[in-house]
Amino acid sequence: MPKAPVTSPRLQDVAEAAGVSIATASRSLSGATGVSASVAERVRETARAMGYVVNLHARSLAGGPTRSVGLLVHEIGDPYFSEIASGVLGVGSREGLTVQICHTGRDPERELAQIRTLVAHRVGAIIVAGSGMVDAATQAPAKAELQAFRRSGGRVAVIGRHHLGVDAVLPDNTEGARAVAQHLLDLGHRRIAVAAGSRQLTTVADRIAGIEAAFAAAGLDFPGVPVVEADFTRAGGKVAAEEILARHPGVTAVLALNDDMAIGVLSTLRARGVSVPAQMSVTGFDDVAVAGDLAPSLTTVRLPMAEMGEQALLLALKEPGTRPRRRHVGAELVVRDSTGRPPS
Amino acid sequence: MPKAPVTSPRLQDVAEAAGVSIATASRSLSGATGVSASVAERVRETARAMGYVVNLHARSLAGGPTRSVGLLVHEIGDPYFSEIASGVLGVGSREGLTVQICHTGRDPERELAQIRTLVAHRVGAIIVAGSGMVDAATQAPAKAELQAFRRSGGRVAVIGRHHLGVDAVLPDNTEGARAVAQHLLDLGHRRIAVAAGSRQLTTVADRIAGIEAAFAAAGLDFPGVPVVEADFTRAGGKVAAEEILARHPGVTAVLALNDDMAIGVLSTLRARGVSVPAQMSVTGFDDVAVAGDLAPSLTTVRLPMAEMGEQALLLALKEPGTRPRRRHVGAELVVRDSTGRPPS
DNA sequence: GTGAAAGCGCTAACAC
DNA sequence: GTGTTAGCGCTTTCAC
Repeated sequence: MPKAPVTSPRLQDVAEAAGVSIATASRSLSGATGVSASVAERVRETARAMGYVVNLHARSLAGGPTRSVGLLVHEIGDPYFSEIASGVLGVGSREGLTVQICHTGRDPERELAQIRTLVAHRVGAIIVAGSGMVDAATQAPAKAELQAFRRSGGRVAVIGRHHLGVDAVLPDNTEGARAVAQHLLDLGHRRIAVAAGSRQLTTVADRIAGIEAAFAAAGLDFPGVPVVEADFTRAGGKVAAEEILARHPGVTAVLALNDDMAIGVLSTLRARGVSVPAQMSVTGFDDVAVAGDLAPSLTTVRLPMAEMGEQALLLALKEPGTRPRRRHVGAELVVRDSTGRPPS
Repeated sequence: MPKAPVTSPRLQDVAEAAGVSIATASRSLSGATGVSASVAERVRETARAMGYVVNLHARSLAGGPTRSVGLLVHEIGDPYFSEIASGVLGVGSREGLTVQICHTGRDPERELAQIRTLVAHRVGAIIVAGSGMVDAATQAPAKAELQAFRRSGGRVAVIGRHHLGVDAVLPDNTEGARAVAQHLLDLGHRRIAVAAGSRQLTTVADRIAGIEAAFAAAGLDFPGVPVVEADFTRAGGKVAAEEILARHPGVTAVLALNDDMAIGVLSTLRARGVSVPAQMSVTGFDDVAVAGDLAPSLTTVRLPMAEMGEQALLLALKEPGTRPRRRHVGAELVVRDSTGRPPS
């Protein structure tokens, strides 16, 4: 049997089968007015029977609305981002939008390339979920690209502090870090070390600023506090913990700047036989889903990641305002079992 | 959502600016042969200077290659799926493909709707990462839709056992479950309970089959083993643990059918003051990233999720064969601290 | 209420 | 090696 060239039915096929013009078919299927109810229903029924599915490329080219958005994350395997993505996908699903997710791997060049790809896809909106950089120059090309995108009608929203000049969802990193640092100080800790990601990340910089504020409020000196920089990941947490143990033996509490690092810290401490919180207190940041299920369960700062994702998409979907909008979301201290009084 | 961009430069604008025809411009930009190097370079430079970005909708409509794939997951916030997604995005990024991720929420209707959306987007391939259903009828509409998609040139690959008749990446759930069950039996456990997700999921059914095999090999009776069904999530694990504690007091080991449930089980046991593994052993399945960082660290079965995602996309990208291909991936027992001998 | 026709931006024959 | 042109499938005026 000769293989007939099989292609999916087009709008014109549906129109012919239903005995109407292609224009009427289009109106019927998109729910536009100006078609009699009976004709519209007949067309829809025909389309269903033929297994017709609109070609979104054609629709978009012809000037129809764009039904897709792009989401930039550093790494989707990281729970922080997968929870944000979950929020974005949830709203997207409700709104009938598909979400294209891209990895940037915290690499500005990769980020730029991914933005270009999303622009090429003519997505309606781009959401940048990864942290911004302290040095505005690093992301300058990305900024230029995003601004061109906005000029041509695209929407942009970011999560976290960026120099991008666009709508933003801003978690209160400084206040959260201040609260968790104060919690440790209140418990009596004075020899605290910080396990940090790159200070180039605004997230890291803001959290460190919060810790400084807590020290200042307590009338304590911050400059002496060791801040160990490593990858902002579990592996980085392990590295940082090793270094803290080796080079700062008097430390009684490790303040990790995200949960992933805290998990790495806990892992290293367990391996080294340091009991938490009896000998060492540990705190995280973000409150990823497993934080409460670790043992000891992790004292951390809760950020509503899924909600942040939702808010970012909602912000991007709104009519653009004249000035960038900001949605602040709270950071709440969650005290669990990984913190206690310092050993006496 | 905004209408299609109004002001971005088109290929024709670039062509005019570079003083060539639109065809030459197209060839230059897509790296095709048949253009002199000097002209091609001039065109590319002009395009760059103008901030030209190809419109993929137009390219795709005109018959160009499709540069996007769809990925269906139950829930991206679930580490099992986010690790698979990470693998898919990694390959996608290497191949210059964008990945559209959709939530199905384990709901067949939602899954069907998402497949239709992906088809409408004319993605080049669809990857189904969620577990299949034991009852083939449940996914019959999805199957029909996917087959129509394939008939019109689309590629499809699934992860896990489905009745979809397409290329598949198959983790060895049965062998993995057999191994972990045997591990518990070897330790001397005889009163074992299973914390399972819905038996409608092939993943669950296959894992239970593996447990049965281990019991049979040991000459033990399986039918008496309590199999508690609950959501295939952390919350479901908590529910299952409560029920096991209340209704099967003699149990010395809980075999959870995924890590998420195992984490819930551990959490409930901790809350109830049952020490693990002294009083109760617990096992999981999947080996999500945190499994080794829990306390006690979780004995589980490792599935290479990221690799499964990579394989699935690679499979989908290949020229379609005449018959469905299968890539088997191993499941490896990982013994950690959550299992031990039963209390004597 | 319905249809005819002009594009949307691009690729790929097919000329030259 | 370069240009001309015919669509790809759809939405949307503009007639009727």
